[in-house]
Amino acid sequence: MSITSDILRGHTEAIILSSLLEQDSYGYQINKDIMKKTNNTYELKEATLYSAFRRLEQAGCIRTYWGDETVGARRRYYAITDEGRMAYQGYKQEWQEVKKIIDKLLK
Amino acid sequence: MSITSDILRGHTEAIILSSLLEQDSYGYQINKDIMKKTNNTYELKEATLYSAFRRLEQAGCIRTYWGDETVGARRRYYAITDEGRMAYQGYKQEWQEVKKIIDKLLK
DNA sequence: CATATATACCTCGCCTGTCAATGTATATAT
DNA sequence: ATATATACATTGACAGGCGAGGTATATATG
Repeated sequence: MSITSDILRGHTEAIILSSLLEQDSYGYQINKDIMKKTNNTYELKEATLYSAFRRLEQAGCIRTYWGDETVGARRRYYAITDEGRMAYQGYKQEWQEVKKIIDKLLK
Repeated sequence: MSITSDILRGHTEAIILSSLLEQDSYGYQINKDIMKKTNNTYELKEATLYSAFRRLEQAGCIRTYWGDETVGARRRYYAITDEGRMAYQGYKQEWQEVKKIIDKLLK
């Protein structure tokens, strides 16, 4: 079963931040990681991914730099900031709340 | 802490169906029930509620009838259909999946 | 009697996140 | 040559949530 967008909506940024918590990474790789972690049940669409990057950068949650690849396509790397770490903690806590609430409501 | 719209988005219909599973009810009451169940941490906005009713009716998940109140404001009652029960089971199962996925992704 | 509050319904139009479609460029496999 | 994988990015449509606004009935309060 695949998960509808509306259900995942709003988790995108938290998911990206979580990935960046482990290590700096770039768009393509982050998405691959997500797919792997979820056994291919969930993937961020590229447009969704990149618009989330813009928002996160705008909010100061991530900063970006170009990789120094000499071969292959260039990579734009993302790194989580202190602000991003804080935002992530908020997202995570919110998720715990949401779980409780929805579990209560869907009986 | 209040829950952002984006997080709850997509759960609205499931929440309403769940409420109707217990008994026929009407908009105002359904919302009150939800608030009570969540200790006032979550309420559906009216516009959200009514647009969800329209979708659910359109999809054949609920049917509606007017109450026979002789005093006070009229009430439009909603009842869940067999189709609605099936849809609810789907939503519920999806929620179990989503919980697992997000838990995996937010480490 | 005037006013506020609670109950109960509803619509319009904006906002925002998702995503299909499309485009660019590099490298490798067949 | 052609296809596929890697890697980036933008545009415009779509859909759900919701603020703001509206209608009507009943009761409480000063």
